[in-house]
Amino acid sequence: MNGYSTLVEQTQKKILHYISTNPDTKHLPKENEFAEILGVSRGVLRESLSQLRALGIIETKRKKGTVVVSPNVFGVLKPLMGTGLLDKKSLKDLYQLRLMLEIGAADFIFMGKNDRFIEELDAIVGQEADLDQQMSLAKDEATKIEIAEKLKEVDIQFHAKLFEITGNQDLMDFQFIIRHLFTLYSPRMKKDYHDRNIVSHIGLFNLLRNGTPDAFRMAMRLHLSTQFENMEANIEKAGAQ
Amino acid sequence: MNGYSTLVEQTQKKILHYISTNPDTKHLPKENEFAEILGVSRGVLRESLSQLRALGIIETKRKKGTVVVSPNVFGVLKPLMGTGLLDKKSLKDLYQLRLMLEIGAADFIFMGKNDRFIEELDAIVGQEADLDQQMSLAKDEATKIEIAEKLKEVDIQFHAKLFEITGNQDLMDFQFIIRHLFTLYSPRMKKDYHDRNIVSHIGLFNLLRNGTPDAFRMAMRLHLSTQFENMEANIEKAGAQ
DNA sequence: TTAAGTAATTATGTACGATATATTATTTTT
DNA sequence: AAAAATAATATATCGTACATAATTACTTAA
Repeated sequence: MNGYSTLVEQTQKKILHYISTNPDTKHLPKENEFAEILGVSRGVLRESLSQLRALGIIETKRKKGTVVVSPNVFGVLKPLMGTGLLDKKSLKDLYQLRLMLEIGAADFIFMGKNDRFIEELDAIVGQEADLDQQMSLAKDEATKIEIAEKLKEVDIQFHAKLFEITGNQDLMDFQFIIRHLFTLYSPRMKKDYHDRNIVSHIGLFNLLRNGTPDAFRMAMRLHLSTQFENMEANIEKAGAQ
Repeated sequence: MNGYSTLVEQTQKKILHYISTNPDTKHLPKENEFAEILGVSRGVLRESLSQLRALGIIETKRKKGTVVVSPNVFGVLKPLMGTGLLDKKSLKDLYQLRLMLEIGAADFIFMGKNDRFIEELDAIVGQEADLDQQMSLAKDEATKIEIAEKLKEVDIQFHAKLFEITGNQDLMDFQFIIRHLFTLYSPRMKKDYHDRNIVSHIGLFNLLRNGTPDAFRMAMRLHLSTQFENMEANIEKAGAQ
């Protein structure tokens, strides 16, 4: 049993080691030099760099290889979007992850909230109220569907804003990706859309303004209850799309 | 202006497309053929494959390129462990993510719980009780530290088991990775270790057996309260290690 | 005939060299 | 001095050749 891993993998580790032992240097050596330094061919080096690039650890332009310190954790999912490669189990896991984060984020939403965010949320909630009213006045089915679409969009905005308030980049990335994987946030195109949720966005909003993290967390759990119940169905739908 | 992505990226997409349009075939064509099919050189193809390999989407052995359907979302973090590449912000985000998941997982822990898991948790909690007793009897500082180490290990086991109960693979992967990034779970090596947590593991365990998800979630939040408070300090520590 | 051992085949792994292209630096032209 | 043309440089891409390990085919011995 020889060297366990392939040369490319070894080289990848060497590169990471090189980076961590040269914390001051932003730019890696040029490929030819670097290949010689590491004692591998340029092809192998390029494959290694390619992997690190795929992981978002480095970025390389035509004239320099830059070291990016903050790779985004959920970058893996990006290339997978729309390929249908994720099986039912993976989709389910991701869907669950979203629900967990949505509920678990409560404390951090409170930590990050400020007047600006409150205003922005207020605007979103207001927009939703307007749409609700329009919906109640809508006559034909076509406009109802149209408004329902907008409502769905506003719904997404609301939850995205909450994640934004936490200031957690990973969380925002995840939300962005997951939004594309699932049509996200259960369909409300039915007429009884307005009483689907036990707790409304307005309720959440008011709790965020005047309530406690605990109360907010509990309310969020109730708000999402339909999505807990319809989890299987929603995943089925995502797989089909 | 063409499709301003590099050939490797384009090829990567082509490969993904190839996979998703040939859902039956497990194996990709051999490199030479595949390169010709996609109209690129073998080098470019290999770089593309290399990236997909890094993302955990495919695995290739000496004689065949296998398509792996379930890449693990948190695979990105694995190569980063121990390189010190993650900056403060990233570490903080990850740490927060863990706390969110720990709290948000409550419902799914209840969904997944069964007699076997309860037994296993019981064993862990029992082990902890033993160690607690040993600790109270310990005379010299050395053995105290030794026991504290074991207690920390048991603590990790307890929370890992909870994640395991959910059956969510991503969650387990995340827990595994994060454990290495942070020494995880605040230091208990002080004498007052036993009253650090407002809610003990035994309390959580009993709630899991006889309580409700809501109660459990709330208890978990309290259990983790010290880690919410010491977040900054813990991150500092992880960055240093 | 079966089992063990060996050779041939095959696909990936690795290396080197050459050309293309885009970016930066330099020089030339007005 | 500003704009345009040109040279230099580093990455991007390609092609070929060889090495290595795994599979298969084949041979040989009991």
